[in-house]
Amino acid sequence: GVRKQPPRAIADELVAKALELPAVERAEVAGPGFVNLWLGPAWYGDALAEILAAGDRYGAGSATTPEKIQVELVSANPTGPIPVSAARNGAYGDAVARLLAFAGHDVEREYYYNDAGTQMERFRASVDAVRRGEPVPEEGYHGDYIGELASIDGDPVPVMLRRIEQSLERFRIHFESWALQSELETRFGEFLPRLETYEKDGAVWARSSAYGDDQDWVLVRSAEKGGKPTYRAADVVYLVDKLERGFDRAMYVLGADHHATAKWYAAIARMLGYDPARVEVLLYQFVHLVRGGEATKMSKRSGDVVALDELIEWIDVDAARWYLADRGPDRTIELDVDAAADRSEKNPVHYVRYAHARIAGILRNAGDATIGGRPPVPLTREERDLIKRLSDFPAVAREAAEHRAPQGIPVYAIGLADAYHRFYHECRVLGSESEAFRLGLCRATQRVIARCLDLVGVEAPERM
RNA sequence: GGCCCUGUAGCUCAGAGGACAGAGCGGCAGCCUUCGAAGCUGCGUGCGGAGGUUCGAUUCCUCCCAGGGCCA
Repeated sequence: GVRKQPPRAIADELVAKALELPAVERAEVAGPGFVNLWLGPAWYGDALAEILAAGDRYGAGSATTPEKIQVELVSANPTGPIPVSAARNGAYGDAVARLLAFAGHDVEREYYYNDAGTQMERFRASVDAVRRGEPVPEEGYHGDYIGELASIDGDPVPVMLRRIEQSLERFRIHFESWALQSELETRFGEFLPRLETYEKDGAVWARSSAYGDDQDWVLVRSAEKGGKPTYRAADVVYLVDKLERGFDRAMYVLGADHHATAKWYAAIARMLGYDPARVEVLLYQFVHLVRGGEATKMSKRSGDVVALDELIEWIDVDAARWYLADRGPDRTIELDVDAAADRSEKNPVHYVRYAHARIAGILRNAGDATIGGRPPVPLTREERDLIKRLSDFPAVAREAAEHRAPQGIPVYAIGLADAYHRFYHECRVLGSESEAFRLGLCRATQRVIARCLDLVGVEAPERM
């Protein structure tokens, strides 16, 4: 509510109220109306006990209205190995999916294969050419993988799809389902009457500009151009398919080159009578790999590929997931491959993982000692800082999910690891008077670090 | 020409209207007879520029400059 009183007056009132709480030792008004609270051992003890009681569900379930959400991600054309740009799509989209699931939503991941259209014809033609011993057409695909596919009998597309799935599983992204453009577009005829269209130059256009888009788009090409539906026709079918399959929300994870697509999806949702708020497009900027101070090329067409599989060889899966998720999606990533490949303490992902392993070591040494107990009086500064940091986690996880901004998790995890290492340095755990309390602090920290790492697809090691 | 993204410390980046703007790396100086030193401690005249909204702007709005991208 709004109270038209000076901030300091309200702050004074809050201080008086706060002092009545048993957890509050001291309260003061500062500056223009900030209330500073000094919390006593009781507060810290209760806070830690709550965290421990929550177990690995600590911070979960922040969603006020849980939804059934589909996250469509990666969806790179199956004309070759997954390139690094799609790896960012995966790392970002999967982290968002994990955050949403952790928040309490029912999340499914889907991969949409553009397995129809010109690029796929060129892909098949390239493989066929190699099989016949002929040169690959100028417009075709030239990577080494084309030769490998040529040595396998049958349609190369299913083989390519399987390889992509394997790469993504290695990258710890698991898809519940796959959608094929070739199947969706056969149903376009049913949807055509439901759309507002017109003919121009022999082509069928969607009047998307009347529904908030910046322009109209061709749905079916003119007879001279083959008369076939465009991929935007398949978009229409696919959008309806998603919404009719029972998802409250359909999320598309798309590269920045598709920024016009957000308005297009919203427009066709409106045109078909759906709430456009159910369709959400998450855009991310590109990835520039830097190695030895030089940019690395990423052209899939030329075969000069930096594929996901290669990236994982250079830097491991943990570092790749971390570096592709720890920057805001709106920011272009300048990924220094040499720095990311560094497995020493200089690398923040290993710094955080080390904190987890260090705690695991202590807990191993603790044997079956009691974990969790009354807080010492007074607590050390490091103990208080660590508990405050742990208390931040639910809000951090909730905000990261709400803003579709997974980068908040790595940032927080570094701060938490930091607080733990300081605690470790200052406070002896095993054999100390407050051993049980401090072991509880270790256990809680270990769980939260493990959760943070899991949310961005990084493994938490017991040993390093 | 229209549209999208970005500009914060030497470098890579957090910061989603509130106090003195934070972290990692690099650099310098220290700390291991004790639970994992892949660790800890100390050292920092930085929000591209100009207006505006606000009690208050790195944050929101406008324009300009610079970089990246999409479309035509």
